[in-house]
Amino acid sequence: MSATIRDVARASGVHASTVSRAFSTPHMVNPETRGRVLATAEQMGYRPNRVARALITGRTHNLGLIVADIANPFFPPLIKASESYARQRDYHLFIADTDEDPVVEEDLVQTLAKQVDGVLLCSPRMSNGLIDRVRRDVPLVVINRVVAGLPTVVMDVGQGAREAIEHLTALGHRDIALLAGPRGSWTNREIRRAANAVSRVGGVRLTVLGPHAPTERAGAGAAVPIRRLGVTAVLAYNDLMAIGLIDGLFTLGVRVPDDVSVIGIDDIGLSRMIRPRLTTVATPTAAAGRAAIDMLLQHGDDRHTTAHVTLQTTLVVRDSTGPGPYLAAAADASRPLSRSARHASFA
Amino acid sequence: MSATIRDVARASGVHASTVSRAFSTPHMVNPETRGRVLATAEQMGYRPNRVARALITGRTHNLGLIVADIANPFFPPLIKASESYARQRDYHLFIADTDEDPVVEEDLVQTLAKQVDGVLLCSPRMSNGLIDRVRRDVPLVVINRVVAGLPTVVMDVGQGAREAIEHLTALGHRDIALLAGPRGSWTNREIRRAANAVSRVGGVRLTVLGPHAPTERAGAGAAVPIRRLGVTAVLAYNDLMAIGLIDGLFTLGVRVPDDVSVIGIDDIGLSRMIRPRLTTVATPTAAAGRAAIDMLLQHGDDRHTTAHVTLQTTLVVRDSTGPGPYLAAAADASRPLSRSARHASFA
DNA sequence: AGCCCTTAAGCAAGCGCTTTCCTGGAGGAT
DNA sequence: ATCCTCCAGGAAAGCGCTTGCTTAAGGGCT
Repeated sequence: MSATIRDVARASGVHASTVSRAFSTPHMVNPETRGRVLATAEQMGYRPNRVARALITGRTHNLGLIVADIANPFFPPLIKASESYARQRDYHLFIADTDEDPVVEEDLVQTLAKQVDGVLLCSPRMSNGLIDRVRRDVPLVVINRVVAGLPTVVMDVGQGAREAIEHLTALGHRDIALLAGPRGSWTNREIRRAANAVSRVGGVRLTVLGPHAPTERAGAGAAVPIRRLGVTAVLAYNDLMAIGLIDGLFTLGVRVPDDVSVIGIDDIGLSRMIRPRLTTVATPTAAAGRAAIDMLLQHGDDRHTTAHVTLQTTLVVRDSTGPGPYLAAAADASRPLSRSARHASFA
Repeated sequence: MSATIRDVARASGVHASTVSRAFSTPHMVNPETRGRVLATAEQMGYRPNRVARALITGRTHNLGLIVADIANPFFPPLIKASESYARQRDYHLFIADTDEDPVVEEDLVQTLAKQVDGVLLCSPRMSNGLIDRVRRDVPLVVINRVVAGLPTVVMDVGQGAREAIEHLTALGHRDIALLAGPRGSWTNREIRRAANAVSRVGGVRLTVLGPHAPTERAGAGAAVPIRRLGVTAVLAYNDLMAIGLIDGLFTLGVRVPDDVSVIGIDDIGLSRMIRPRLTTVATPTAAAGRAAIDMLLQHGDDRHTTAHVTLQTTLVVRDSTGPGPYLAAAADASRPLSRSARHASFA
């Protein structure tokens, strides 16, 4: 098997504890000795065993990242950013997928608890009560949901939804549908609340459809109800649903943005690639992952700091939104000409 | 802190070793005693510490999964399937992203080595020599590349490429371009070899363009050369490039499949969602992940079994391929009518 | 010269668990 | 009754490392 600290100690004529210190507290060992130890270690291919180290220090230098669905395109950028950021700090990342199941979620936290220094919980579906129980076993940071007494990082989708509705009204839309996401999603509540508020102010009639699974299929399935509603614009819970909806509408002969405008949320990579390119609210998922890791690493075991980070979102206007029936009434409608020009290229 | 095996022992009036056996070798302890121990353990919220267990047994019940780029849509389904499959077997998964950097790759394997029971290497960019060195530190399974003396699981993209070209010739295409992927990719070589072979037989003039980065942008950038070449069909290294190419062609006023047919490889989720829906070679990534985990778990430390698994690929015909100029000459062209009907819906 | 302080390194305990070895006692065979 | 066997469970070592305590050696000071 591979070399242990004792092998290195023997080979370099010192005690094991000196080898240990040469690695973990270098200033406590004479530079000359340290050089010798490190050299023989290097030459023997010795690397400290992180498992043994974890057992005695209680710090594993591992983190857990629990998401609802790895294959949902919303998550990979977050995972990627978190992993790379963690690794820069000499932490490794466990990844786990709950398939939206709160039971799996809890069990995962429990079994991971002792082998990580903290867990990032993304859009958890657990009840607050459960979260309160598992947080005793391991430091937690929650992404995409606000949980009292727990450090959280959220993206201001409320702001994004507001901007989206305002963009729509500026284009002259007055009948708008909100394609709601899954029940129990914090994000969903935020979007709904914000959209409602801004609609009331702007004289918009907002119809909420849902709840729906956050999938392309659910979006496509909503095409018929949307057409029946007769709205001229739709804000979807996420890009996947928006894309599904556009596709469903296309099948029904309803054209986007000519007949109906559609806005998504998240700005997944896909949204730039489809035609029409999707107007959407960009959420800074990579930054969220990094922020969460920072919080985990800073506060560590301290179970009582409850920092809250809110990240800004931005509306990205592309080609899935266009002028609505009340455009004349709206003085500040943005770029109606370039928009219709672009859309002409579809004919 | 949380309960240890000794706490449970004390509380249930037995020795620590009995508690240990109650969990890890239940048949060695009297059913009655075991029941009592398990009950108090449950009630104290005790869970065996996997780190401590790993230290003494040498098995961590963790696996590593190293991929080139988590955000590349090819990988998430593989990651998801691997994770869920591993977890069913009581294994946790470390995930890591190399950003296509072989140096990162090696370091990752080394630092992970002692805290996992094996590593899945996806499309590694390391040299064979390096792989041979790191395999001494930890059991390895390679996905998407054949490495002598190492267990591997690959997908038969050669077969897929062959079918793709045959599909194209059946549709009456004789001038075809191959949009090559990155240099050093095993998959790329396989595709190229197969496409060349079948072209020679079928009387097709095949032009290879590349190498390219496996990205949408690279695909879009190839639109101009493709048009200049005057080919009527293109096989791309992967779906991302195919989608980029379609987009680039669209911008140039070249229509798919009317003017040029395009086939991708991988069948990422995206390919079903774009218009035209992409004809592509589906690669069974989820199955590949599961197969790799099986191999890792079966062979374990055994450094000398070198099973090779080859998974079948299948051509999925959608809407990005259509009849070519020599269609009349091809007796067996598939579904030319339904195809043109479908494509009519784009007008 | 004697003292104290600092620095460097050795010693040994122990993190939470598994596992080998050993002991005690129950049961069966002779 | 004696011996052997078998089973359940205790005792203790130890996985590879860190760390508090201790010792030894050197150096500066009075």
